[in-house]
Amino acid sequence: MPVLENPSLEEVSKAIIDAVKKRETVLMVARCIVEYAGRSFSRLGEGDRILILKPDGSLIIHREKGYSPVNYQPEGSIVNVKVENGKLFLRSIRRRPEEIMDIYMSKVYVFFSKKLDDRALFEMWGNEEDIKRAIILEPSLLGEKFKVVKDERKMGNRGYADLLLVDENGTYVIVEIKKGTAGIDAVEQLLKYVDYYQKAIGRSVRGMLVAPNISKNALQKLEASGLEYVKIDPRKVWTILKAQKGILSFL
Amino acid sequence: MPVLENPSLEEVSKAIIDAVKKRETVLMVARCIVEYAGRSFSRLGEGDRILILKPDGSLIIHREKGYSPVNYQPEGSIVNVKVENGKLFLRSIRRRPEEIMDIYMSKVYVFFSKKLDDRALFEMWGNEEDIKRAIILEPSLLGEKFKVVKDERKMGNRGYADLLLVDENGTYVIVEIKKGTAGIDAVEQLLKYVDYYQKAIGRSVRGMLVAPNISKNALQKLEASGLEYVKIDPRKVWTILKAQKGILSFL
DNA sequence: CGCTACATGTCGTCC
DNA sequence: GGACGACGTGTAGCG
Repeated sequence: MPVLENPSLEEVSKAIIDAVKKRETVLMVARCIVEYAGRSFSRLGEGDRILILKPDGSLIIHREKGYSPVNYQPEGSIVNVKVENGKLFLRSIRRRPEEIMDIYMSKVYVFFSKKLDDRALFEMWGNEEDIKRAIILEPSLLGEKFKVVKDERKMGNRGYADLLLVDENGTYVIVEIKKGTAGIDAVEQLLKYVDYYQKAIGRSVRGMLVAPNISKNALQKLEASGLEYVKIDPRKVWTILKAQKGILSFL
Repeated sequence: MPVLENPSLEEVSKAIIDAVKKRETVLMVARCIVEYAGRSFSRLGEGDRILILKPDGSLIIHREKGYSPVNYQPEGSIVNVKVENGKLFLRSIRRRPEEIMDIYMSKVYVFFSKKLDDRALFEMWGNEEDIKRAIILEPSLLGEKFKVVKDERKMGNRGYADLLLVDENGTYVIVEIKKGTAGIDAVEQLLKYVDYYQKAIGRSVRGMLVAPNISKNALQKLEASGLEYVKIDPRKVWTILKAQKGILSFL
């Protein structure tokens, strides 16, 4: 677990090669220039940044502002380093799509590398899938007596509908679920599935958009298209899931 | 520019508060547990991670794998720290949407903070906007003698078409540009604009999807909808822009 | 602030 | 590997 303060570029070069070999994660604060060429092209002038190089090849460069990195390469990229013309030159190459990122470091303030011991579980709840599970457990959430026909019904080559139900009259109901505010794209998606399925089975089908909110334009287009909107309360969803599985008990 | 190795949690607590005050960027490697509640909920068990806290409030936590952070808060979030029950407790709160992230650190391996001196320009080329600019400069890229009528034509409340052209017969052509492979959603987007504009002006309108590639299903739907696909070579685009502005000269 | 569309989107997942 | 849709998407731009 070496920490190098104001190391020489040669030292850093060796340390990076060593860390990659040992599958350690590398952390640096350095003054650098960054160029990227691939799906787009970018150039970042000289300045101080944070660099993270992970054992899986991910390379992430952060400036002092904002959530997103200014430049990056994803998992699977291959890194090379050398000292050249008085600078530490780092190149990361990604295949498919072919993309190259070059970093020219003139000064490294801090270098740190360590094998991160992290075998913990990451769990996440509250996604679209969870809403669907709650509806399957308790279809009355949607305000009628529905029966669940199918989970993830394939719509030809048009993707998958989230849920397929039957109402009390035996009419099929295609359900599209959104976990956040449903926009116009959600309405278009549902409409696409409804159109497909009506043609496929040769009968009229209901289309239902389920979301905690819907945008004004989306609601207008939805109603104009003869589709339905059902507002869902996320809290009811979590309540149902909690009761069912004991999950979320920590909340 | 203090580097703290294996500091006490009290030390780190003070150092973070100090760094926030001085608008420095904080970098840490720590053993921690992370919990998040907001649009979703997550829990990450104990393990070693990298933490970045920026002066704008961004907070980013990385594990040893992958491009994307396991947990984060964006710009504008407010951070608080204290030592409690033998752990360094850090809470970051975001307003609108209200989201909370809690970090419980049991061990800090390294702490580093610094005011990053970074006033450099970040330039990027090759986005959709650039393709549009090339077409405006040289409409023959699309294979016919078009005239550009309007850049970013508003389609009622249905968003904006990328370009509006007229062909040699005086027929309007709505152009949708994609920088990557055009999928079925791009076709739907174009179709929406064409439908709207035909109704708006009461005349038949051409719809043209411009992209370096198109998916099979998208092409099928596009042809079935009477729209057109024009394959564009990104290199020709960059050539036109380079000749025009001297931009990209570094490539 | 609401709404829309872009992004080197990334990521999972199905085919 | 291609296609499609979700994402705590983030982010810019316009009304």
